[in-house]
Amino acid sequence: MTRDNRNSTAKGILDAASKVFAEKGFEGARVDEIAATARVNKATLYYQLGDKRALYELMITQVIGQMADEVIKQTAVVNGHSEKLQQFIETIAQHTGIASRFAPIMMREIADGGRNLPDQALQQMGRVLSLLQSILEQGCQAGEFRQVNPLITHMLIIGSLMFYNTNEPIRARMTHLKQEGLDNRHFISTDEVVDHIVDLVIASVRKNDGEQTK
Amino acid sequence: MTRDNRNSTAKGILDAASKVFAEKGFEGARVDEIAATARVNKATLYYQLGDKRALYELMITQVIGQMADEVIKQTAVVNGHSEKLQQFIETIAQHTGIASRFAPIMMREIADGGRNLPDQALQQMGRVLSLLQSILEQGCQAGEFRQVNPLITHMLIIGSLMFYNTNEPIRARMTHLKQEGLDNRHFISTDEVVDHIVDLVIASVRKNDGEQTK
Amino acid sequence: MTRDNRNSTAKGILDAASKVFAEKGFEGARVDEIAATARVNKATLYYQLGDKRALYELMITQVIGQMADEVIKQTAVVNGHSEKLQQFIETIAQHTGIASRFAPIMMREIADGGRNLPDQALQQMGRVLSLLQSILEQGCQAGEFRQVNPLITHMLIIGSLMFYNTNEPIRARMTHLKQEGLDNRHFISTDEVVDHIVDLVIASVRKNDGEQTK
Amino acid sequence: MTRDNRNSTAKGILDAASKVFAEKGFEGARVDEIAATARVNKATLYYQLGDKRALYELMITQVIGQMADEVIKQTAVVNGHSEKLQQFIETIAQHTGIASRFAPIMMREIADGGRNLPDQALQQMGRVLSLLQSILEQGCQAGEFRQVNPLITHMLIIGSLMFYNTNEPIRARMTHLKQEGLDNRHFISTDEVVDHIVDLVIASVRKNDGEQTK
DNA sequence: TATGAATGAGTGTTCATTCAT
DNA sequence: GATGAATGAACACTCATTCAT
Repeated sequence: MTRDNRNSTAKGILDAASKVFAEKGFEGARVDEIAATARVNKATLYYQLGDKRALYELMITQVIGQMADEVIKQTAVVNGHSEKLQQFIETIAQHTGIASRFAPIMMREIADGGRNLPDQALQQMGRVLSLLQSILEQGCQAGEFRQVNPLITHMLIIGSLMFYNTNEPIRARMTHLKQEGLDNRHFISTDEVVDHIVDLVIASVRKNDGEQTK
Repeated sequence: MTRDNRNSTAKGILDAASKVFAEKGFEGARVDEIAATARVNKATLYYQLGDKRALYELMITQVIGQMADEVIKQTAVVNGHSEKLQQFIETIAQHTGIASRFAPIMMREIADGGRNLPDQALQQMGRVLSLLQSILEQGCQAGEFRQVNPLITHMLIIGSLMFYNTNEPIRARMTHLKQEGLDNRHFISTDEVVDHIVDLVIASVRKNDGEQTK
Repeated sequence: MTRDNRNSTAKGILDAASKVFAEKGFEGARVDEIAATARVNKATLYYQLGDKRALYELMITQVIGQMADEVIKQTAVVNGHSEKLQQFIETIAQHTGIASRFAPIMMREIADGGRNLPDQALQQMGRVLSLLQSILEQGCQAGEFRQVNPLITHMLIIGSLMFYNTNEPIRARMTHLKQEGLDNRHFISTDEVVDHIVDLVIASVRKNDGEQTK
Repeated sequence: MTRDNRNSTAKGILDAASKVFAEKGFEGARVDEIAATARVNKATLYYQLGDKRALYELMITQVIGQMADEVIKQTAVVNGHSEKLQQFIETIAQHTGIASRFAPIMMREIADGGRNLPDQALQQMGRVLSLLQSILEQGCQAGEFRQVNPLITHMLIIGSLMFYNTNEPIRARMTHLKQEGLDNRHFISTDEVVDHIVDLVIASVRKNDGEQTK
């Protein structure tokens, strides 16, 4: 068991941790379940990565970091301000998709007031925000975008996408709950929602689209 | 202890429960803490409302129901389609405000896939959605609104507002985390955000505001 | 609610108590269940008969006393020493039958070493034992019976009958548990068992039946 | 802690469990007391053997199984049909003796209708019954015994012995309770009772001892 | 006399963490 | 590095009993 193995053991544990924490949250997750999912002994988990809180902090920093990496990488290969913005939104949409672990972890973290969120994880979030900021700034300098608040835009993008994506099981139950006056015809695909949000955000940012946003 | 007292004891427990569940989530909440907050013996809590899960289900149904009541009431006293929509958004904004218990409870519930959400609570959510649906439909029939998907609009409103409002402690920490390339000048008030969202939604729904949304 | 009613309330509670204690034992019985069975408020139960232990002691004294009364009454109306002995056994058999509450209560009490058995209940048991003693003595004086130990005879009678009668559900399960080498053909009725025990005891007590017992 | 230790820990817990369950019954036993008696932490008990019910089931299966083993072993080393029967009774007498844990556990189980008795424990009981059956059958084929019902004989043996043996503390109290007409001279030793039962059973089974039993 | 409400002291069970090997 | 065993500190829940009316 050389350095390589240590890495692979630790990686396996972190992956298991992200899976279980995503499903159950920090309080609901069981160290036993994480160890079992990673197919390692519980004591090994402690030996490799420390206690539950340390494990959680490493995991969340990694999960957010991976998303930041991906968003930065994907927007870099695209030209044009609106195109960059669209790519930004779509990459985030992918990372908040149903199978993703980011969205539920992040939502619980927000609900908790970031109680378990380490500074390192915040920094990773900062990388994404500052990417958006620079996209918006450059679009502004190019005369293509109006001056908008990047934070508010960020919240709108992440909030809507995370909300819609993780919402799915609840929407499914609502469909079965035939309620008077509730029209269930309008249930739509994730792709449509993403398109909708892309349109909405780009529209609210474009210079000549009217004065609907200040 | 008369009939009044029974009600008041149960009410007090439910109020304490919503406070603690909002702060800590279902798994993180301690029955002891709820009882202590309500200043009743733990056994009284069980006597009055049943076990932790039953208590949670009653509480969440009540919290969502209260919001539904309020939104319905507030939109009823307003005339005009856009005005109704604006009132709808603002009332929801109030109920997802920082002091509110609805937002964190709802966000964790969504992250959990609605695992602990009883049908009764879903029905209360349905009332809000069906109100929005009828506002949009009537605006549409009056020729004022375009035909839009009510669910997607609902998600956009609730998602953004809940996200932004509960976000506050994390944003505060980010402010202190002076990161390279991150501009902290743009932090803004909740009211501004609400206005922004109102503008955005109404714009995306109005008939003659361009074709930026399908 | 006069004295009559008090009696009837108390009677109902004692009856419910004997039912529940017979089913669940002292530790397994719940005061709530007794009150519910008696259709009275739990506090009424305490008001009328005292706490769980007092209730149990009253109940067991009554249950044993009723059996003693019945055995004494039934043997009194029969003539002949063997006939009295037979009547004694058969009356006890009736009181240890499946529906009876005496047998399970008594068996648990014995298993407990009589921990919860009050002196008054013991005295009721003494009445039965001393009846058997006098039957045996008179048969002895009449030259019909040999001198036998009354206590041992009593144990034999009560032990076998109680054991066989309360055994039934377990025997039923064994019938379904088809085990190699176990012959289930021989399952027989309670009446036959009672007859068998009557024969056995009377034979072991009769003077001219050989020397098989000392 | 090697494999040996694991076994010894579990053994110690099972032994403590049989002691406490014998004294207090299933409902009356406290998991804390079992753990304390076994000198292990309560969590260790759960780690090794599971919850209270699982522990009880393992314990009772073991206790009955040990008696079955012993009875089978002891009757095997004896020749002659009556001698085997006598040995059978005496071995059971030893296992239902005052210090034994089998008798009170079994009596409560019977009083409970076998509610907590697992099939495996029933199978162990079946082994004893089927041994008696084969002793009786072989004695019958040899022309030494009459055809008798093995089950009824089994009940008679176990019932009387268990009853008499566990009875002791109650008999002791009765001795002190000087009641009119109750003769306390006849209290006798366990050995005498065993002899009495041996005589009685063998007499009732022997071919040419008269027709007192069918 | 009767009762709905309240409660202190348990009671079984879980869980994160550590220890010995 | 890895692991089965062990454990202290909670934790949800129960139950006999009492109180206020």
